[in-house]
Amino acid sequence: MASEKKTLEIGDQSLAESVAARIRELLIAGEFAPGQKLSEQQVAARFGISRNTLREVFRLLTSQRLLTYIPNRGVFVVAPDEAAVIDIYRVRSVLQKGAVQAATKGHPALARMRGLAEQARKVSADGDWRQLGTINMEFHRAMVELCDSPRLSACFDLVLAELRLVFGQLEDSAHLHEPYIDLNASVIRTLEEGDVPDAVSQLEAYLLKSEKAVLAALQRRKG
Amino acid sequence: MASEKKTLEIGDQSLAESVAARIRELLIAGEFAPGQKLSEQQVAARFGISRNTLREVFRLLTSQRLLTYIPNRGVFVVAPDEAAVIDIYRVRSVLQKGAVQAATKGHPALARMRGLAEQARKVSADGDWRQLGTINMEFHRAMVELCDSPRLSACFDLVLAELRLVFGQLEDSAHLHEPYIDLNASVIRTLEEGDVPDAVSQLEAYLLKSEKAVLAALQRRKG
DNA sequence: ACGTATCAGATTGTTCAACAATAGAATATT
DNA sequence: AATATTCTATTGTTGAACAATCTGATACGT
Repeated sequence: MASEKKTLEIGDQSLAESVAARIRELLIAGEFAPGQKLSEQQVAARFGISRNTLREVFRLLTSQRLLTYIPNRGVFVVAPDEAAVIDIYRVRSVLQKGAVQAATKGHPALARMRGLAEQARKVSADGDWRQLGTINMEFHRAMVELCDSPRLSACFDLVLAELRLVFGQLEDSAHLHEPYIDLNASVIRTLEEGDVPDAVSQLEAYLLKSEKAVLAALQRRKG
Repeated sequence: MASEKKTLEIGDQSLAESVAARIRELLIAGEFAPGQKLSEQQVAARFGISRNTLREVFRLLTSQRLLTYIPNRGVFVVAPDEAAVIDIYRVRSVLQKGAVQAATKGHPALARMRGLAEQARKVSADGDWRQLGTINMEFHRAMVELCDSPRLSACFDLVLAELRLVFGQLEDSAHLHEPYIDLNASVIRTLEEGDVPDAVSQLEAYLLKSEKAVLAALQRRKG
C-alpha cells in the first residue's frame, strides 16, 4: 500500500476523527473489497498514525457499522448481504414514513427537499451519476429531518452510510438513482399540497422499487 | 476514588468492552453526576486499565451517547435536558408506532410482551421498583422487535439506555413505571386481538403520559 | 489418505513511559 | 478592572515492549 496524501487537511478535529473520516470516504467509494481484512500495521503505516490511534479509528468506524470487529481476529470491511439490505430498507420505511406523517406545513426541510429535487433534475442532464447519488441521499436526509429529531437523523445517517457502502461495492451503481428523480419530485409536490396519505404511498412505491433494484444488483454481483 | 471490584468477570469480550459495560452500568445506576468530568487518569486508575485502553472505552460509550466528548477538554457524563427527553420520546413514538403497525399475528415478540406484562404485574406487588423498571423496558424492547430489524432494535436500545440514564439521574424514579403496568397489559391484549389502530392510540397515550412524567421529574430536580 | 497434535510465526490486546499540544487557572501588567 | 503572560494539569499521540491468541504448516498416528 502506498502512503496516503492529506487532502484538505483542516484539523479542527482530532487525528483519530479525521483519519476515520478519510477511511470512511474510501470505504464508501468502494476502495476496499467487502470482507477484506484491515491489518492494524498496514493501515497504520498507510495513514501515518500509530496503532493505538488507529484502534480508536476502528472503534469509531465499527460503531458506525462500516467495519466489523472480531475479537482477536481483527477488523474487516463489512460485506452487506441480502439480509442487511432488506433491514436497511426496513429502517428507511419506518423512519421515512414516520417523517412524512410528521410533516408540518412550511417546515424548512420541505424547502430543502424541493431545492434538491430540482437540483437532481438539472444534474441528471449532465449524467454526473456520482453527484446525482449525493443529491438523492440529501433529499431523503432532508425528509427525515421533518421529524426534527437529531437522534432519528443520526440513526438514518448511519443507515444511509451503510447503503452508500453497498452502492460503492457494486459495479453498476451508475443508473441506480436516475429512475427516482421524478418520484422524488412527485413526493415533495404531494407533500407540499398536504396530501399525506398519498405521499406515504408514493414513498412506499419508491422504497420498494429501490430495494428491488439494489437487491438485484447485489445478486448480480455476488450470487 | 476507590478501586473497583471485578464482579463476575467472565471475559468472553475484550477488556475495553467489559470495562465499557461496567461503566455503563454505573452510569445508568446514577453513580456519576450529570455533566461530571471523567478524568482519564482517575478512571483508568480506578478500573485498573491503561489510558490507551480507557480511551477505547470512552469512544465506545460516547458512540452510545452516554458520554460527551469534547476535543482537548475530555469526556463528560451526559446531562440530558428537556430537549433530549423530548427527542427521546419522539424516537420512541416513531419506532414503537412503526413496530405496532408492523405486528403480525403469532409473532414471537408478542408472546414475550405478554409474558413481561404478566411478570410486571407480579413484581409490582412486591414493590421492587428497580426490577419493575427493567421489565417495563424489556416490554418495550420486545415491542420494537416486532419489526424484525436488528438496526431498529439497536437504535432503540441506544435511546432506551439514555432514558435509563435519565431515570438514574432523577431522585424519585421509583414510581415512574408503576402507573403503566395496566397500560402495557392493555396494549398487548389489544394487539393480540389484532386491533392495530386501537393499539396505536393506546401506545400514544402511554408515551404522552410517560413523557410528561419524566419531564416533570426532570424539572423538579433541575428546574 | 485422513484426521489430529504440535509448533513457529504473525497479529491482536494491553501496558508503559515519554513528549507535544491544548485548556484553565494563576499571575503579572497596564 | 481588563488584558497579557506564564504555569500547570490534562489531553493527544507515539513507539516500543510483551502477553495472549490466531493461522498455517509440519509431523504424527491410525
